Amino acid sequence: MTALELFATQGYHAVSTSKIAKQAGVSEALIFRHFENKEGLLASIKCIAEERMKGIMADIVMSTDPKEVIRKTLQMPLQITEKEYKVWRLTYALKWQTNSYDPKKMEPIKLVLTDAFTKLKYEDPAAETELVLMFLDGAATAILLHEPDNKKDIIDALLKKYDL
Amino acid sequence: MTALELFATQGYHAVSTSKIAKQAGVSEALIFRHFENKEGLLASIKCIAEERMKGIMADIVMSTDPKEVIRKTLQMPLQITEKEYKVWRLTYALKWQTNSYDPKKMEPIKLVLTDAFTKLKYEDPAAETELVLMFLDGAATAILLHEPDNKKDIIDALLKKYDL
Amino acid sequence: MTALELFATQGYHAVSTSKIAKQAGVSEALIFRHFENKEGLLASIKCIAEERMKGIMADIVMSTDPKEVIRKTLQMPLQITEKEYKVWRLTYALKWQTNSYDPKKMEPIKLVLTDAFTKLKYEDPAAETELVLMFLDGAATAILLHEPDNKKDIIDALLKKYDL
Amino acid sequence: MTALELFATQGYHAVSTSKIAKQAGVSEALIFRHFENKEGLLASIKCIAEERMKGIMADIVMSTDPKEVIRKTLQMPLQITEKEYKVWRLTYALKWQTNSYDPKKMEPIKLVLTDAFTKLKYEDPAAETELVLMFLDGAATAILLHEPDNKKDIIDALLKKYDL
DNA sequence: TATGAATGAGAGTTCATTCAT
DNA sequence: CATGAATGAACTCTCATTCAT
Repeated sequence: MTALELFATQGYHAVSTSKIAKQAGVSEALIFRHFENKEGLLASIKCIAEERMKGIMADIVMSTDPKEVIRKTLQMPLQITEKEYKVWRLTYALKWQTNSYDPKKMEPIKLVLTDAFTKLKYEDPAAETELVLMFLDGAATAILLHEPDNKKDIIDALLKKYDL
Repeated sequence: MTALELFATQGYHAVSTSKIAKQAGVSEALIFRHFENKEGLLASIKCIAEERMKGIMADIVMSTDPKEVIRKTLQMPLQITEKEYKVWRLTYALKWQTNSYDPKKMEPIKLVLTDAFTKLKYEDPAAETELVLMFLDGAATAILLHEPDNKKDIIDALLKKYDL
Repeated sequence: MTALELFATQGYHAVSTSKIAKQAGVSEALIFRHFENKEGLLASIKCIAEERMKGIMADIVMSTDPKEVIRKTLQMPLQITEKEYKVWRLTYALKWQTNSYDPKKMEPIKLVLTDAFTKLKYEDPAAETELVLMFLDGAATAILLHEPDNKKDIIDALLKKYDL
Repeated sequence: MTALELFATQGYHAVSTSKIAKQAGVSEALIFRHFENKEGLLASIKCIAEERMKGIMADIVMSTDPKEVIRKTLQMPLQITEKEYKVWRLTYALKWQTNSYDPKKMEPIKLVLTDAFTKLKYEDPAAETELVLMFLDGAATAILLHEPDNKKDIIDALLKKYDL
């Protein structure tokens, strides 16, 4: 959907329904027929984003080898392909507006990461998990905001820190 | 300023000048007398935020001991006191709106960090710098968005990773 | 259009879009949907006025007999019927505002008048043309501004001066 | 006064008090101290214009020779010097706005002109007077709006028509 | 006397939303 | 099912005016 792109790059409140309609080549009325509200449209987009998120997280949670769990987690930012770029950008941008941030969504990964660090006998698994999650956020931010050309090198440097 | 708080928590486009005026207890016209534009108001707020940032960064850049440089950098997020919370939150939130993100602002820290890692004979100082900066972003995000109670523990865990 | 009347009698800047909307019995928003701008509304009205003017001028320009050209020109002010009063008033009023006066519009009449006076062997056809045009302006002003009851007598007195 | 110039060229409603103050190099408040109102300022300017008008008209009304009366009247537009240009432009422009047109002001000239034409045994002195007045308006309009370079020639052509 | 700071009312314009077709 | 026409409410911004100093 075109709305995703516009919301992602300009922000929910900065994009009017008429802009969306014009860019999508449909009538403004159609948007309201489909989504009831401008908020409804956003909700529908959020849904898509969450679905993608769940898919990626499932793959991590299902892993049995602790090292693989950590590696897969740290490599998450590399999965932001051109195609999915906008979904992610929106997801991250929205965290700072409409204070619609829900920390519960990361809970499964937190659990499985702490478990992994415990198995690997890290001194403070909880702190270590927090650390990884923070890095994840930072890496995603970097990639979404200034798209560096050496993503892979940086992630690799980190993987080395965890003997992966 | 009241506008700072509102822009920081709700976003530039979501906050109307009349809301700001009402909350600040002044007339809407006064805002335009002082700042010309809504954009002017934002610019003026950005200015304040930048000034504060420069102050913090100066302390790091002036340090001579490489280890101190790294330590001070990693401890930056802990400096987000209640008082400065809003400035930080705005700075971070704005990165995602009005695509007014200027990566040049971090350049001085980047330079001094790479220098530090080079002096400490790290294998890939550039990547290591990127890593620290990403973590910084992640930590700041975590603190600003979900204010964890174990900030200090997490940072300490990281400091240990750099033998600090 | 209601706007024409208001602009004509009070002036472009003195009439607010809300006044126009109220008087026309439509929502203010509709005006902006139709004309983009307040200026757009004015432009659109100007267009109508110009079209009507062209019609009147065409009749003069098409005449072949030099005497008829002059007579028809001098009689133009008598054509300001109740119906067309507003268009004329706007046209004249606008000349003094928004300095949007374009002298090129009278060029065709100027040409055809000078030609007529040349054919009739007047000493200084150019000056004579200017004279007629000036009188035209004066007559129109008089009629539009203080609607005298003896329009016809005055014009007739003038026609006599040109042996018509 | 600066206000005169601005009102004359842009129109009363198009010029804000702040513009006037800025251009005049004084505070906006001073204008209201001196003139009470924006309308008061306009009234005060109108006063000046009327005074000038009276001066010129007095010269005509005082003339005893009928031919001189007519000649002086027709030559009025030539008296619009650069210095007085703005006063006149405003006077004429205002006729079309704020419908503040007062036909009584021309009454003295009308009287004296009709008298002159009667003395000169014109067939319809009233119509002839009206004619001269209309031409006057037209000539003034031409001079004020598109400042032609052959003003004098045109007036001279007209004077010839009245054997002057 | 002159000004800077302040403002309520209103200007032009955009927005999300509705509804008849 | 899709749209064009319509609108009330809200938004950014300007205006004429006041008042303490």
